Amino acid sequence: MNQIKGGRAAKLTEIIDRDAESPIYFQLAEILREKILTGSLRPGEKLPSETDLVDTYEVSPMTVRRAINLLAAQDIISTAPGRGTFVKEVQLESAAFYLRDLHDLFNNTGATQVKLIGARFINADERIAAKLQIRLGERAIYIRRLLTVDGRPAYYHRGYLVYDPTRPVLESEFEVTDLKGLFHTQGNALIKGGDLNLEATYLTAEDVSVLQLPGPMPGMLLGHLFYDFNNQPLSWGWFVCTSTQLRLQTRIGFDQANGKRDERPR
Amino acid sequence: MNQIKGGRAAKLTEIIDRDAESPIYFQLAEILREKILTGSLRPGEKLPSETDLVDTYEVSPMTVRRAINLLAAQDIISTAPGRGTFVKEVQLESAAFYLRDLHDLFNNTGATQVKLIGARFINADERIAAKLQIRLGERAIYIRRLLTVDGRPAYYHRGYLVYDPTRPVLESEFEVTDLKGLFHTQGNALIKGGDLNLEATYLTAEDVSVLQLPGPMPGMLLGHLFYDFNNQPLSWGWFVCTSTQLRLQTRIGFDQANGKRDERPR
DNA sequence: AAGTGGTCTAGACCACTAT
DNA sequence: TAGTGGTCTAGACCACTTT
Repeated sequence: MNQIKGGRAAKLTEIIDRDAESPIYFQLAEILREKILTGSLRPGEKLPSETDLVDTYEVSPMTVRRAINLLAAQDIISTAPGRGTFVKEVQLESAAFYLRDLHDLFNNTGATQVKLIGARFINADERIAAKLQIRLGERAIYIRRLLTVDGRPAYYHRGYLVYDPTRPVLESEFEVTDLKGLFHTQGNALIKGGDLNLEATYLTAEDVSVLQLPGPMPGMLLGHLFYDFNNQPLSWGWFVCTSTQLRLQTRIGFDQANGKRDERPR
Repeated sequence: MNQIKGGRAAKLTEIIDRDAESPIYFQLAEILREKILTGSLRPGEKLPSETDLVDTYEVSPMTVRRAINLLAAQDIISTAPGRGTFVKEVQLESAAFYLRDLHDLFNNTGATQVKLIGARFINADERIAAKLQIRLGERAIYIRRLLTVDGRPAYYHRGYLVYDPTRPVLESEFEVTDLKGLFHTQGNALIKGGDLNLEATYLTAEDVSVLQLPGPMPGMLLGHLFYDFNNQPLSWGWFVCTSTQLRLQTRIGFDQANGKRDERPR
């Protein structure tokens, strides 16, 4: 199984091509990943030491370091100073569900539209005032949108916006009729960050009506609360949809498609 | 609220301490992050060039590079060859929900237990045979577990295991009565990877009964399908729970707590 | 032409671990 | 003591973008 004993060991893929487009550190990382996902290097086993790799592939220590860091960033190996580098075991808790997948789903079908259902001033009740950190009864904007895919209602979005006449940026909220605007968080640079939460829920009668569903059913709720750079709330809202519209998928472990060029996210 | 306007502009934190425990690249990254999350560097704005940073902080280019890469890995800046490095705008689609948070929830309260409800041989029906890639009618193991938190039923886990007498490892499945065993994917190194999916669902009558719920309600379903290094299915199963038991939360944007020591995941 | 980020070298010193 | 990973230097060359 291991080609070390097989004489003439050198695989073609194990040779660093210095004229290749992909950087050396990436080539080395791919070589090591290949050994791992073919089972040639099993979880728990120790990788060759960095000095070994320097000698074997005739690259500088820093380059080996980058390759190691790249695999470590992808959570498929772990380093232990003084002991060595080891292949990690697959861990269920390392799973992450990416909202990006949902976004890609949108963009792949260009037939997605955002319709403004309504927007009006409201006076903040206790719940809204608490969330937006404004005074009770203060003005806020209640905005409702419907996202349709291929003409069919798919996602219902409701939210409350802080009303601040001195800050006209949020006015552009009303003009958001494309997905890019929505997903780029209103397309402005005012937002410092936001808290998101995801949970299962009953769809309300309103949800069912707006989404044109045959009857009540369980659904997913994606809530969001955005802050500005003074850590003051800007908006609070949520998307609701049927469970078939928001089915998050991900993969853990060693995957052929895991190879990325850099430590950076996609 | 913000100490920027408080005069005495020179921050102590902006000086590289070469005797500090934290590495220089990390200190530099923290300095830049601080400028970003205080709003001193706004989304869309350009960071100082790498040569500028080299001169300003008197470190080598590779060290500046590491700091830049670290922030880029955290998705708060983006690099454009030939143009510069820029602060990113907050993007909703960059959100990720981590199962680790759920795992941590378990571990924080040590009062979590795994009870084996039942395990028996079954003959694979069409659905199971397809998922586990075995022949129709072939033997498989059906296993059910209940995870309790503080003595109260919280998560109901069902799954089918491929039965292979030559591979006794899966026998240890039956002995898994602690969470670590469950979350370390049966604690063995046989698993190459797995596909996970998360969706909202109705809880079945069985779910309601096992979880001792007052009546039917929506819930979350976390499905998993694990493969071995030959890409053959090992097990297929799912966790179900009420929506209150699985409420995934995350944060996007610039966050004080985002500072990590390395490009590697936690 | 000047500036930018991307890659790479060939060493060095350190803290830590195992023997 | 020898081996390991972690950090850092002071340059170099390249492809690319902007002026």
